[in-house]
Amino acid sequence: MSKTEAAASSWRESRRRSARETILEAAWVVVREQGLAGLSMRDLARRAGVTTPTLYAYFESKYDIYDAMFGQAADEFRSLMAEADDDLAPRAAMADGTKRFARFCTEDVARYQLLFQRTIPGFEPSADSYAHAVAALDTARARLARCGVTDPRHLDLWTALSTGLVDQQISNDPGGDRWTRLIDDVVDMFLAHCRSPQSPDPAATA
Amino acid sequence: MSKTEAAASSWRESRRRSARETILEAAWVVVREQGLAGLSMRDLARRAGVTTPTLYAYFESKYDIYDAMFGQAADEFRSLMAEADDDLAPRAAMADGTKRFARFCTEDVARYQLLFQRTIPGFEPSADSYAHAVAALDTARARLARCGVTDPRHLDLWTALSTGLVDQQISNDPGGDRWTRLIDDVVDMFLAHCRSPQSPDPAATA
DNA sequence: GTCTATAGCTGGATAGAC
DNA sequence: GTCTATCCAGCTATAGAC
Repeated sequence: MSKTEAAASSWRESRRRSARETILEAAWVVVREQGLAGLSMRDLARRAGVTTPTLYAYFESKYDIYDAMFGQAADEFRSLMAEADDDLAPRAAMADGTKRFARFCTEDVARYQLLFQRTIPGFEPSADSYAHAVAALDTARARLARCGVTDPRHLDLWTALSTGLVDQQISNDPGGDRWTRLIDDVVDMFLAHCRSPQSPDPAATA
Repeated sequence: MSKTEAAASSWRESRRRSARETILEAAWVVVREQGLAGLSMRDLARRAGVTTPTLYAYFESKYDIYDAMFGQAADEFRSLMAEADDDLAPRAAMADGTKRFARFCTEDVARYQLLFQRTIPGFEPSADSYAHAVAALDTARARLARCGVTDPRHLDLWTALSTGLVDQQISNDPGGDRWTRLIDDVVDMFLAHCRSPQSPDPAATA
């Protein structure tokens, strides 16, 4: 039994549930292997055990596939970040949320790039999918508020901090924890800064 | 006089100096407009006022052009970061270097992506060009050392901080200063953290 | 060195038979 | 809905005349 025959067989089985879902699963396998931009309709069809016209029976275009993947990723992200943490102290909840965020990003880099970076030319997620991602970021804002952090500048600083950690981790130590292990330190540093009195004029201390 | 004729004329003028340089200048124009991945040999030839075979008279391949561009960018980066700042106090030198870094990255995003991100599949800069980039990062380390920061964990934390600021600035407020204006605050926050006694066990404060 | 012309490939998307 | 077959556009790179 050839590889193609096996794929075709599993295709016929699974399509009772959802053909779209089977195609999307194959799409995730492809982008994890080849990178986001490496997704081609030919390759995807081959991996899913069908032909290209079949793809167009379920998706209008390649961008339509990206958008469906974005929707899946945004939903996973939202549900992960919405996990209740009211039992934790404010600072612990913040560190815990950041660790969940970092794990989410590093465990599937292709998903991270699709969701948070603008690496596909011409692709814009649908408003519907995008709303999920925004909702998830709001839970992060809520955790900051529980720590008494509400200054917009501090919120911007926090997004730079958390994405900086994740970005360095992915770029310079994939699979490791050289940067993610700094999360507790970073939370301490950040909260100490936010709670300190207004920082003095830079020129005065320079 | 058509656009192509004008380009061809300027081509014949400038090739007295360096044909390679003229091609590279056109290449920078293209990538700033179309993005790094949008560079095509056809388009580049048209912009430079020549035909594709002429490009191959000066460069072995498309990657060879990317590599030459990487070399130019790395050299600009090295010389910018090497600017003397011994007249400044340690903390001011650090803030100043960070601002130079941020300006360098934000004023030419395509150059930033070529130099610091791995966005071109299959492209690896030559060791020679790469050495320039590494040398520049060493000057940043020297500025940190002047502030008394030598712990490797703190160096990693600093790279995450500065790249996080730049990344958010480019992604979410291109052309603005929503994140780069936080640099002085970030330097204060970072140095205060490095100089504070060992942070307590996270579990104890949570 | 520079041109015209084109090879050779890969991509997204579709026509039409079944 | 799924196939075979194909269109058409874009790409890198080269052959060969001059």
